[in-house]
Amino acid sequence: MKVTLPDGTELQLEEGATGGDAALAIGEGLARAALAVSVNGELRDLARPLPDGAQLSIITGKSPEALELIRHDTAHVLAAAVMELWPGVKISIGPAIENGFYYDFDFPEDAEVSDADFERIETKMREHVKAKESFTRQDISVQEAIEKFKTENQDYKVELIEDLITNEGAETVSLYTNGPFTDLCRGPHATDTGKIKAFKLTSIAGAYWRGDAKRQMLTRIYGTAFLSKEDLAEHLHMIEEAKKRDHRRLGKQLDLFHFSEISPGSPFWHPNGMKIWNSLHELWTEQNARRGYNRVKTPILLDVDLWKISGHWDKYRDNMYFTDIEDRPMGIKPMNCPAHIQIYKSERRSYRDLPIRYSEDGLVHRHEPSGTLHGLMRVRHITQDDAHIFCTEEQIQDEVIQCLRFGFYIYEIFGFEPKLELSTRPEQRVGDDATWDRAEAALENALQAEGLEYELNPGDGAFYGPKIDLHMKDSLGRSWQLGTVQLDFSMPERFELAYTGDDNDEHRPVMIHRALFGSFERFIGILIEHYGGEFPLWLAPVQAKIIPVSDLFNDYADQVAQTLVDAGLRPDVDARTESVGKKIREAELSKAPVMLVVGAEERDAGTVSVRRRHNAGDDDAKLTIGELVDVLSAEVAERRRPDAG
RNA sequence: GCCGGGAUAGCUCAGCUGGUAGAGCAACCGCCUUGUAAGCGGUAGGUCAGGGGUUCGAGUCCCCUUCCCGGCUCCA
Repeated sequence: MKVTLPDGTELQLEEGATGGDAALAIGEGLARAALAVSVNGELRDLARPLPDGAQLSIITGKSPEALELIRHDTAHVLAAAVMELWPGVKISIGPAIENGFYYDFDFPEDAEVSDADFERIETKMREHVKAKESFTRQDISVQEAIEKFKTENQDYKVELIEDLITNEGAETVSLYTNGPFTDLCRGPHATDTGKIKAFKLTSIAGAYWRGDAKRQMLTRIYGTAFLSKEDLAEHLHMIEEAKKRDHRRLGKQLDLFHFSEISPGSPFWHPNGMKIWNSLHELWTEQNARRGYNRVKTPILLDVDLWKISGHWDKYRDNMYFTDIEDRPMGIKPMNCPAHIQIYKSERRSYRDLPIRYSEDGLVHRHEPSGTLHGLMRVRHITQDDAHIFCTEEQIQDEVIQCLRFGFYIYEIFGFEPKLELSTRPEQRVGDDATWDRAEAALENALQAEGLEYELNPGDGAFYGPKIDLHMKDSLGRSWQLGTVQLDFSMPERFELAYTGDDNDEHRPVMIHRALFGSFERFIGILIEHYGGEFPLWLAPVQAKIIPVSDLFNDYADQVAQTLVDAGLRPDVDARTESVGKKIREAELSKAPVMLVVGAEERDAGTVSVRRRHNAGDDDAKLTIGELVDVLSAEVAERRRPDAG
């Protein structure tokens, strides 16, 4: 038989030859380094016989697939160790994931497992790795497999196999054995556990079986594995570095905001944080005005009757706060839409008025479950850069496209490259299926018209309509939704919105809900991590730290500061009786983008000595105060990115 | 909300198997008048998250509550 290698050469092999045989035929070194083999683009074990005429490539440690393979191997070794340490433990699934792997276990009732057990689990795992136990594959009938796992009391495995039968019509399944441990597994695996060169258990957490909150909570153990100890060390170091960018840590360090038990999930914004907020708010005001949005402001407390009409009472009540005002039940708004609808409804509308675009930096409150709160990323007190567009059905696509372009304009300022998701109808929803069909198609059309790549996220839409979401990752790789464009045929129906068409008949408008930052809170959280606290000049809370070399020059420093303030800039004078070295150090630690050193020389010449963040002082530019104002003002005005020089 | 882990001075953290709390930085007071990443000396600062229990004795052990951290579910 013959197989073809990646470079196009053909390799002649004996009938029934395996991937391992092929690797050996190419070279002994390759055979030693081989972990698995790619057959017609599908990863397989080295030990499996090759089909004639296959496109073959040998997977080694250098291949991009190698890490995934090794991590999956390590997950099996973890399961093997856990089963030895806790007899009677039930196993479920253990895949490789980005940056590592996990395995989910159902421990016996009385077992208390925590990260304190990692050491002994790892020790056990190391024994298996050292023993270089081979992974052997066995294909058996589904009946046999069910029988086997039933006798072993492995209910989760039985359920998995039963699902394979119903969903895929499976007749056989594969089992993999490493040492004492046999698992239901598609594979592939490396030849033996000795290929795992470095691993570490990283955390332990609860995880629902099948991701279903109504089902059993399992214990998930996370770990990571690499092909060398150096790679592992580097990975761990990178995580440490990423933690330094955590917005919760930087928020404290840079004195931007704090959280308190007094009001969980609600930031207290400090003066420094508020300066970032205000700069962002200015961008919001400016661009919304420029793009045909009219700013409005609506109440936070609204009669419960309104929430009954909108559907929030039925579908969103658990996330809302309620109160009684003089025996009248009121709800605190979790969204601004019903309030904006009141403005639309305050007078008769004509087709000539549409589209009507209202924007509001709307403060909403949502009862987010306690376990989900996460710094600024997930709060209960949310300030959305909200907008609602009322338009005709014909205007939908154009309006959605305008929203997306607006979003990309904003994200470009920060150098963000968001991931797009199209979320479709959820189980909990209002509106009939035909309406949902139209709404989903409209969004899809807009995305395709703009040639944008997106991921489909079925069932994740809002209860009133499908949506396009813009996602960004935080410093530790967690993805957060920022912007959103949501289509809504339902609210207009429920509130009986109307406009008079050119036919003099009443028509129903369509609503588009959109936010681009998403919320000021989350957006600033992402910004802090994105910049690692080193904000570009236009966002920096303190733009220029003025450092008099001794307190003899405090007056001149104040004079410089006043000139900058008059020009709309944000300086701060460090007038303490401290050494220049100390003041520079602290200015650097505060991540101020500009430091201005002033002494006798500068005072006499009417200049400042300009040090940029991270730049040693030797090549400081000497600028007159006027020049300084021009330079800084220009940089702020164009919202220059730090990487733009 | 669920599973696991945490909470010690303003901040970052130490405090072994129970014997009554400590460092650095910050703050305050002096001296130094300082030229590009920490000048020197001193002083003060804690209901060890809150509540209950075990014990002669609890920061340390047990229980409850709150909040935080890591995940899961859910979400901007």
